[in-house]
Amino acid sequence: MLSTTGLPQGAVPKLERPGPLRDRVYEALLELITTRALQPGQHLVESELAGHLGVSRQPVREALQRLSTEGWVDLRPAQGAFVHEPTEEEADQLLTVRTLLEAEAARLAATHAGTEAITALEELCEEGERAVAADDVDGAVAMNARLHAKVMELAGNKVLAELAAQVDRRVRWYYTPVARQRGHQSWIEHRELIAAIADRDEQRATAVMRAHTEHTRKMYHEREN
Amino acid sequence: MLSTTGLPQGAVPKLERPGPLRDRVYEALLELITTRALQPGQHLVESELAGHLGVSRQPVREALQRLSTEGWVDLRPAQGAFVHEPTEEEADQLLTVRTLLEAEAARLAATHAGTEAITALEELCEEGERAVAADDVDGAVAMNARLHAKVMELAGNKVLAELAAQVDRRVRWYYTPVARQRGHQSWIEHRELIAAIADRDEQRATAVMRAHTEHTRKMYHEREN
DNA sequence: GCGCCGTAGACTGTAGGCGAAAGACAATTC
DNA sequence: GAATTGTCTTTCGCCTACAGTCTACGGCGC
Repeated sequence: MLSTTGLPQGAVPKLERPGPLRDRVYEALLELITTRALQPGQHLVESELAGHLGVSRQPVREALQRLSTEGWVDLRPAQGAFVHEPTEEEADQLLTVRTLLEAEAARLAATHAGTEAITALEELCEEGERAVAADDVDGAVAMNARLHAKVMELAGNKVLAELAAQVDRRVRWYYTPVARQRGHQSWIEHRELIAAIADRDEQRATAVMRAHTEHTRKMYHEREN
Repeated sequence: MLSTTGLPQGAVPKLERPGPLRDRVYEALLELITTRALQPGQHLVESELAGHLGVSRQPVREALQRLSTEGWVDLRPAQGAFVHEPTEEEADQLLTVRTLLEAEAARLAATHAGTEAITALEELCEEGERAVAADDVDGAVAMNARLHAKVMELAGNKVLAELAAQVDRRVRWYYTPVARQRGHQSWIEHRELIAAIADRDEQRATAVMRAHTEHTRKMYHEREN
């Protein structure tokens, strides 16, 4: 399986090909939805979006189709696509599921993690703490996402990872105002989590992660009062 | 909100409307895949399917799109759709996730279930046992699915239910040869589960359901030897 | 004989168009 | 004046057509 060209394997930029149009439309729409440029309940007219993005209706339709199966838009027959309107109940259920998935990921990570993986986690944690100390909210949020993603990767379960990724994005969409406020305490909990994983302590890793994600739910409900 | 026509409210058959074509194509293809009429790895040519189903390529494309996001087919760019080939690793991961989701459903069901719900569960269980006693394998499998669906319904978490439904169908696809053999023991475990739910015992319900789904995994691995 | 290149076929990706259903609004009737 | 009905516009669902890309095979040079 060796290349005969002598070129290093990864160095070739792969001849940047702008993948299928539908995927780019999908990402564009997802961006517009998560940033609230398209508001919940809004009617998404295919021809309008197509014109706005400079493509035909077909790729737009396929992107909407996918967004529908992932729960971002509701596709009412013969009426079109509407940005999904999250309810309190659904948000709560989503958090329940996220807690479940993340806790399992922590447990699996505790069973599989090697030493080099743990140092990687600690580096991510440090970087996140630096961002918090520097009041870099966006950076802290980004590092938080990367840390959780790393834990999920260590769990080594792709099915779990895929589900968690979807649930996570939707949770972040619902809770954007909240998530940005949880700065300091969050990273203390991250430290505990890493320690538990390093100790190969499944029980504790699960418990810590469960408590960690449940805190987000509490924050949300407190905000309502 | 009374009708002035004098027609009985529910008796009108609602004018059977054959929903969107893409949905029917989706279900047709899903049926073909789960029944192995379309084998794993097989190249699905859009025009072929379209001609075979008597529709144009468009609904077929949209159905394939959806099947792709749900993990039934792989969509390689500029090459088309291929029926997903399940690997040992993936099957195992899928089972892990299913165990997780079902166990959580059992826990939630134990916290919410009312008395009438429990009698409903027991009726389903009885019917399943009758099917087993009568060597009605298809009937037993169907009742098994309905029982699990009922537990999921009692959990009252729609997000969880949707994820579990998807995972479940794929598990059933991977394990069809196995699932059909687990007849008798399975229903004993169901009885235990219902008892735990009736006692509002979250811990026990979770543990029983976990053991129950894990048995399927064991059966699978034993089969390989 | 072996390997490379070019060409042809097949299939996907995208665009545009037509018929039909749903909602809005105005005209009409009681 | 209120309800109903007819019409009209908007938008979707599906089909057809065309362009781009990948694969396979046969010819050509070494």
